[in-house]
Amino acid sequence: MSSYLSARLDIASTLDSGQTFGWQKSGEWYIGVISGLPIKIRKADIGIEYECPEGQSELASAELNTYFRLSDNLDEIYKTIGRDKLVNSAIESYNGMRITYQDPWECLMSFICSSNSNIQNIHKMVQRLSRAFGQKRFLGDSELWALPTSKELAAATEQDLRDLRLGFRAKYLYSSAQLVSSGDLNLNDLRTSPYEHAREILTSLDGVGNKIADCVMLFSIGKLEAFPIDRWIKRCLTDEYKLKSNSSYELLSGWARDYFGRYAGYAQQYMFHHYRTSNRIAGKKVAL
DNA sequence: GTGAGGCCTTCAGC
DNA sequence: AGCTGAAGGCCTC
Repeated sequence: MSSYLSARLDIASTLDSGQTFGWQKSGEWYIGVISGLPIKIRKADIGIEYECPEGQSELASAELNTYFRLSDNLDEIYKTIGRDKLVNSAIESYNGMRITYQDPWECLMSFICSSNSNIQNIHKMVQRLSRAFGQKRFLGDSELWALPTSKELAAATEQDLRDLRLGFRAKYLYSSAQLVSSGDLNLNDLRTSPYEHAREILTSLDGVGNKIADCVMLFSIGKLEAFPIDRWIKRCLTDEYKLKSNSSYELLSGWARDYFGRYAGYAQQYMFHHYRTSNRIAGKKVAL
């Protein structure tokens, strides 16, 4: 049975812009698991259409509202970050793209996998992890797997993770799974910590540097000022904003927070998706 | 503090 | 077919 949610949400750009790696596409539907609840969504005339297990419609609606941060005021955000032609053009192209509010462990797991990889491959790694250690769910005639919890993944050995073709990331994911599942690190607590403190905790994890920490903080901890800088964003900052290419991560992200303000993370996501998509379409090959 | 090299695996391009 | 380079980085030296 279908339900509808009136919301300003561009599902495609939100879920295809490298924030999440657990959703599966089936035709125009996106299928995933939020807080253990299997759910599928697609674009509707006004807002979105969704399906979920019977009797869970209201719960699903609340979960979607949280996951896609639908309470964020996009007009205010656009006004704040819309400092120049580049960002405004990205906003125009992807109006309705949201920053997600994922489960912090799922987000950390995904971005540990992202290291020196590409979006397509990250999806596959997360999918293999889910099938091997996550719980199977059903929704209508589709079956899907939730991402493994830290406890579920803690049962895996480092070799298990290597066998899932995670490569050098296996060691990092293994140690984080142990730390989080044991309760020695409570990622959810970071949601009430200041940005700087959360950054220190996250970068203390093996295999987590500034970039991955910023991704986790932006996409799951609720730090909208986090401004992850990967090779694309760095190219954008040096080519379009004329910042020096030998600038440190610290300097570049500090500049971005000053320039874009407290919603710098939104600016980053629009820039990233826009810059990457337009370069891909143009077929440009650029070495950083 | 800063920089070069190596790393697992996959995939596109030649 | 086999090779090369790159992919939303990070660690070691």
